[in-house]
Amino acid sequence: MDERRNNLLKEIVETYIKTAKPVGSKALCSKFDCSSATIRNEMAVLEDLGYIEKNHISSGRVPSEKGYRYYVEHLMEAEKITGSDMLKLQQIFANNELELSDAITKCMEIISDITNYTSIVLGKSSADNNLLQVNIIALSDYQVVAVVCTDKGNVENKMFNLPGNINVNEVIKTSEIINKMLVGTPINEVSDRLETEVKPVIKRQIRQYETVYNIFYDAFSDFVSNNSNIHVNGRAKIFEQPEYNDVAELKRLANKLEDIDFIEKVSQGDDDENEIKIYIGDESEFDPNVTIIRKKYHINGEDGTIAVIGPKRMDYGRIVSLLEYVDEKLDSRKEKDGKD
Amino acid sequence: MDERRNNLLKEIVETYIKTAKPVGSKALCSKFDCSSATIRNEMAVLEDLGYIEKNHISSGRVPSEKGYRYYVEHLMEAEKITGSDMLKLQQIFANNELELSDAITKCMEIISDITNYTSIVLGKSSADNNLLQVNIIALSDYQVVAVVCTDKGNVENKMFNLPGNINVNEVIKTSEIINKMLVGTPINEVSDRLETEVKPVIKRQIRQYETVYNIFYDAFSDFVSNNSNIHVNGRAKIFEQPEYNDVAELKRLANKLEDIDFIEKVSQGDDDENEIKIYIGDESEFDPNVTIIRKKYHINGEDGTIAVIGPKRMDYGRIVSLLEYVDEKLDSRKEKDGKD
DNA sequence: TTTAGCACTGTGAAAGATTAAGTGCTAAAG
DNA sequence: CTTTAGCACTTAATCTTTCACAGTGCTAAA
Repeated sequence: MDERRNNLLKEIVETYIKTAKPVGSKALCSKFDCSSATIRNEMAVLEDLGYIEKNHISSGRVPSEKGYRYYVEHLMEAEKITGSDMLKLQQIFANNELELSDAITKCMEIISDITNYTSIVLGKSSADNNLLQVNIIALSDYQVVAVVCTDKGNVENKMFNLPGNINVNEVIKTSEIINKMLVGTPINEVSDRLETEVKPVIKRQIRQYETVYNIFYDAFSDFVSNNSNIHVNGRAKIFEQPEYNDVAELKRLANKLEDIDFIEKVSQGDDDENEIKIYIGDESEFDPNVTIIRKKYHINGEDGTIAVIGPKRMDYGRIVSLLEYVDEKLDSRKEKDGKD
Repeated sequence: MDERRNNLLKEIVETYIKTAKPVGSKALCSKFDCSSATIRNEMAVLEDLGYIEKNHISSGRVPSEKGYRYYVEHLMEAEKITGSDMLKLQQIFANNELELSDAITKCMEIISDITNYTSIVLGKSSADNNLLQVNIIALSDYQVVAVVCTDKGNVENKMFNLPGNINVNEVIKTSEIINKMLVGTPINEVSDRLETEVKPVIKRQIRQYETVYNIFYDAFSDFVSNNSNIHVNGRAKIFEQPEYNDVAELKRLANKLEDIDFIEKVSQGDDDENEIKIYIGDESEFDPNVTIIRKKYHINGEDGTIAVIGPKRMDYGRIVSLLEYVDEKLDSRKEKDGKD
């Protein structure tokens, strides 16, 4: 791969990203100051190497997945984020009262809006949330709400109907015991310690201890399983991309973007915390016809992922720089708030 | 409209609902024991009356909106809910531990699943929620969580960063004052009373009362605005309906179903509490190409709406009977739980 | 190594041909 | 007065053909 060949591939990928139409040799000769025949010769080589493909024998060239991969790893230049894009994102971070996790959500909404791709935010209160306290609020003699709060400020609540033989006071007493024994415990270890340490204690003090125990057990496991929030923005936005221009593909994609399993799969994984990862079509198991660009984040007791779903012909440079920008802003806010 | 004409219209509507293809005269003569010419004569009358339409001069007939309206009001027979449909819904209500609002959500998921229409649940803690208590949980010297709870068990929480000149204890003290003064106040009146009654009191007792006041004001207005949950099921399901079989219409509909304003508009309105309402195409301002069937519900401090969005060629009888069934089950559970 | 020239190919749009489904109308029959 | 058979007519849909276009690969000369 000499320099001209690299430039040619770069030009082909970027032209295709812009136009969504196969790139012919004629269109490129002005840029390379040579005849279309020369371009054709080089294109034939790039095709042999597997970087570009033809739809049919006499069509222009389209980047292959391998071509996109080579592009994002060797050819893509860090695209300067445009002024108007930056302005929109800045406005969000300018509002200091906005919680960071809400700021992220808003950012991804905007990114979906300005790019016509679908975006995802998945946040999960992370393992370094510790139990701060559990409160029991009695609504009546037979109904209580358990409110679980962690030291990072994550709160969940669950309502319970008490069976006739359980007294509200016994539930409250149990909550006090739990508060004394388990404060500071990492939230995902609470269930275990509840079983091994708290249960024996309340067995001695509470009459119907099994039933009461179950209430708290449910409340805590609910906390662990519920305390993730997922936002998908612009599911319909991506349909504006010209590749999804037939009914069958549109329906297929619509179904996929509705499928919570797919969305969760997309937004989970053990990517490096500091790296933006790119998954192009069949390279990953997500979907053959889309590219997914994602980045992990970690703020104030919340682990999360932000991701953008678009066509393989995605504007890689733009998305990467947008995600980087959001990430930077996030870091600077974290420092400013002096947390984390 | 003599009996035969009614039957003919009924047959046309139901055939079209089943097949999604314009109904011709030949297909109907066996059912009416006469020749196709006779049917054609009758059809011409129905067309003059505006109940059916032709796509073009020599096509079969399709019900008009007026025709559907006449059908649902005069011709539709209460369709018996089928055994397997009933079974699926029964399983949900069989689980007594499931909260009623979760049961509704699950039901509408199933209805979307079995019918291939889109379904909506919108729940809102209603005006008859009264303030039970507001708790302040201190995470640190400069961070607190305000937890607002109503007598119906609805809980919301909001985190605040305290400015340097505010002491946590002042916030807690204020919460105690609020609890003393405002317990039992309808939740949507709390903001007003906070302003007129509580503010003067804390003015005398709290140094930076303006800032502290704002925290609670924000928490309560957040409660009122946030405490609604909306679930849209099977946005992509409806695309399986044959009428949405071209790219432009598919995109249009996908955008609409993503649009939160549309969804909220669909699930709000002053329908009679006890009636199932049907909005057919252009009759309403929702969308010219869909029918919306909806029903209000009211359980345990939560007002809500369940709705189904489908093509105008919707299986009216089936949806109505499904919604009626859910409503019945709901009522019987309410009685059993002895609430509301 | 580059380029001009040329034969060749698949696509897509336009134009016709054909078929199928269904209508309205007329005139006769019940 | 209602029903029906018969027939001419209409339209959509499908298929085929044609044609221009954009682009390719290859050859031979520069």
